[in-house]
Amino acid sequence: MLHEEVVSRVRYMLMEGEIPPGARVPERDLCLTLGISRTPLREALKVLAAEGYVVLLPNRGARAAKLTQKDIQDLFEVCESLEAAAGELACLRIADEKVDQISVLHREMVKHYQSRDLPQYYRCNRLIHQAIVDAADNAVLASLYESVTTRIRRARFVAPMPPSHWELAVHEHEAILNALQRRDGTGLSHILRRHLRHKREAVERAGFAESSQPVEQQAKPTRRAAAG
Amino acid sequence: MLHEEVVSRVRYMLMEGEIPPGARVPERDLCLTLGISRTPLREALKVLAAEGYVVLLPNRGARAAKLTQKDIQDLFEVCESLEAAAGELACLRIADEKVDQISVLHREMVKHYQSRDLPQYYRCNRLIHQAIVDAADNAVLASLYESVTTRIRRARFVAPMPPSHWELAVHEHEAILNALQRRDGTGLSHILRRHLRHKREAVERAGFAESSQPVEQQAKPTRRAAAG
DNA sequence: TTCGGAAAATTTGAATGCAAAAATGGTCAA
DNA sequence: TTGACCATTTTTGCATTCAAATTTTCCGAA
Repeated sequence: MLHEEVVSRVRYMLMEGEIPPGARVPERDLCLTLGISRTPLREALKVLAAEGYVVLLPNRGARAAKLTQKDIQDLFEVCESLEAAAGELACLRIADEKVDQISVLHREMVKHYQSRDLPQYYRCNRLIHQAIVDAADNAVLASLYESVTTRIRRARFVAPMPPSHWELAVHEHEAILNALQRRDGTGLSHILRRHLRHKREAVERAGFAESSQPVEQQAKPTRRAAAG
Repeated sequence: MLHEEVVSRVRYMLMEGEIPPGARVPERDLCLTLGISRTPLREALKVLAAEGYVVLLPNRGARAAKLTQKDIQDLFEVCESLEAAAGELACLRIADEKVDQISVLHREMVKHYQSRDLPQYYRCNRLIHQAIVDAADNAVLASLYESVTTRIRRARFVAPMPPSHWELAVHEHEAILNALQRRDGTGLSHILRRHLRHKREAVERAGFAESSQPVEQQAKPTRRAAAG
């Protein structure tokens, strides 16, 4: 019970950048912070290593995994295939009520777009994509999708969405909903692919801008200047 | 170092059915068998749980995950998408030498088919599919593919391959190699999908035959052999 | 000063110990 | 005979402990 909690909390810390990519994950400090002993923390770190959030160096502890541009590219490529697959399967299996629910979410999202409420827009956006994946009714797919999108989200670029891209995204979502209503699996998968590719292009533009100031916090020679 | 070793060994035991699906994984016994203490074993079990090989019940230990027919279906569906994606990406990125290597593997595989050497045929088969995934040059994709195929392999049905299916598989592999040589990503992904769907149908037929004798061995002590 | 090396301190990996929860077994009553 | 209840045993989850490896610090020599 505790161990699951620890995995969630540390994963969250990694996601939020509280532990920056490349930084060491000091067992002792985290134990104090979380108020637990090393055993459950170490178990959690092993799990997070299996999930790809940290890398374990033998006898040298854990480091928060770094997300290179290539890593992000890889994640997006896989995410694209997973979403496309979800779209196809969803069209085979989704119930009318579920489509209606997504339709409601869609209209809500458009409203947030019109009022330029980005956080709420993102919320609906995620719920829609998640609903499509859920409608695919495939636990493995859902699990991998969760893992991949979470890792992508970790590379959170706070770049504002360009208006033209936002408008395009909304248009694509119209097409997504339409294909879903028509149960056009092939069409839906194509739209989802294009949609994600556009998002990826936007993220990559933001990412390149961001990468000018690397957050290297790993092997810095911290010379304590006679502090005691 | 020890912990990695333990993960591998226990995963192997689960793969091989030494610990049958649904059976309890007794910490103490495994510690004695492996000659280690509970700490590294427990860490390994957490990792295997994250990988989907075991399920952890709070205060009730670990059980080897059961593979239902639905689980296998889910795994095959995802595997299909991953292979298709790998095929598309591989055609974009693969070097000529790599294609030649796969071509060599292919011819070797055909020879094993002609001499009806099933184990060697399977070996080449796997190497070819693995080579295509590697050629996609996507670490995330490779990792997920590894995970999914390993889990599928766990549901090993020792059913002999029907000659007609075997012949079809070889023909499909001709087409796979051909598409790869032509760098026809779309074509390759379609062939890979069809190829895997055929395999899945074969496995499902074998699976249904097998499922007549349920392998429920969960609340029983794991008595091996004594096959006289 | 700067470099090299050895001792001290910190940190990691694994074993053991301890309290709590669950499984087991046995007794008694209906 | 069956079923319920309680004590015993086993197992699990986490904390603590111990040895080994690594990092840091200190000191002397070039």
